[in-house]
Amino acid sequence: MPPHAANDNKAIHTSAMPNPARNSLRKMERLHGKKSIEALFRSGSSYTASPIRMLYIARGIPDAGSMAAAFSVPSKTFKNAVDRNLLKRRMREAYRQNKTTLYDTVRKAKVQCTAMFIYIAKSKLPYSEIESKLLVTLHHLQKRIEHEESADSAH
RNA sequence: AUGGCAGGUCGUUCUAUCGUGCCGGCUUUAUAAGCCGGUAAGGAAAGUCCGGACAACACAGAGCAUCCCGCCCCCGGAAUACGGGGGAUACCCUGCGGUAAACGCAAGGUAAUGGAUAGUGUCGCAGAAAAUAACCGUCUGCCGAAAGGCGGAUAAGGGUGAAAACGCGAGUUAAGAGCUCACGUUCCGGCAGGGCAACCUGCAGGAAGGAUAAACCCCGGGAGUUGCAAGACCAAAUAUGCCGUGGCUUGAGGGUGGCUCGCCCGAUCACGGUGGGUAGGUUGCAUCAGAUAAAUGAUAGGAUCCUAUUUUGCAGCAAUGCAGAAUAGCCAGACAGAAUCCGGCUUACAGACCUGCCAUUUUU
RNA sequence: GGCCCGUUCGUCUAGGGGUUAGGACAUCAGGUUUUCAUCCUGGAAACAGGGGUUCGAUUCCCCUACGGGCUA
Repeated sequence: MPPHAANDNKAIHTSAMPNPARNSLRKMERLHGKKSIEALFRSGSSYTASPIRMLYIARGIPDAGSMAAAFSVPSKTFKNAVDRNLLKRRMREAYRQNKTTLYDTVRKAKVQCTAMFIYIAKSKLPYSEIESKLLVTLHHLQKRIEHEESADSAH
């Protein structure tokens, strides 16, 4: 019996925000559906940190905040499906390991946030480099959400 | 033993921590969360080159067109696909036979291997001529003193070409020629024999015909069309709207995606103008994978394999080989990720192992 | 995912068994002009890769690579 399993039952869950104590990345935390992704491409803001470009939309909602993310690698630069899968898995893992603080701010600000991470480099990079650059984009997103929240509260 | 070629088989693994999809069970506030258990990508999952299952249209019918295939037998297979084994035929190469040539025999290799006497087309350049052959040459008639000119016959020789009108010898002849004959070659139909068959052998007779069908074509065989984005269900929306012209059971139009017929539905019609709405999900989708912006992973450490370097021991004059250890090698380091499923083909591939053949070296 | 089509000078294209692989724009050289542009003359420059059929392949057949289209 692992020791961490004992305190899990006490945590409060919402449907959109699973247990934040665990660094899991469930199916419902992933962005899916043609409409929402098309909306992201049409009217999303973008931020680029060398190998990763982030598209995001943050919209305030009255209920508790929600977060959904998607990961993409263009097939034009990586012809083989194996390479695309590898890079998507690395990005997803980096997001999974470092999402906790972002989730806290989202829940506090009560925004519905969707984000997509696109790998734009031409060569395969190791996990550590992808993780550090993905962290930069996450910090940016976090700052933007906090800024919107303070602007809303000032009103 | 080493190297090369061909074919075949295989194509990592363990531990810890944190995680993912699906299925089952339990608990709670029960399509959610947590826990437990099970399960989870290849030999090509790839290319989409074939075939089948399955689905819709008549449980898919006829004709034309179009497309594909093409030696025989046996085994596997749903199969006229494909694979394996054996054989037939043609060609290539080596050796032997043949004075030489055509050709025959033996070993090996290759073949999308029905038909070129059913017809049509094409065969550039060169060459006289590329399929009703006369440039030089040979023989010969007439004219002429001669040089030569105008004719005729002739496919033996020359040169050109990828290919030149069956091969070779003899006879005949003015000169020659399958014109005739011997030995051969190929083809045609007939008879006899052998073989399950493709086909082979023999006999007598006839013929001598260039190549090309992955040119049109003819013969034989096969294919109905479209494809899981098929199709089914739920939800949402609903306008068969309005105006003009034509049509309305004596059949417009559609199903029907090459055309005609047939079959089915049958006024939900056609053309022009005008003007709105919807387009989300489930299933199809599993028999020990069943995802859907698409799960099967990340990090850390180890083992084994391989490569390189260093080093120790043994063998050897040496080159070097064998055995062991250490270190290093952008993640076991190659090709590569299920998408309805199955069978075949093709292509990509680090390394290991097995089988066969060839070459070299050493020992007996 | 499925079904199709294409690849020819630097670019856009013609050619569908025997060609000196043609044309336009671009480019280079020369001429015209005081100079530049225009114009004239000339040159260089290509059949995606591999195999097969054929005497001969850019063309016909097969495989591979790359590019593009249609399909709810």
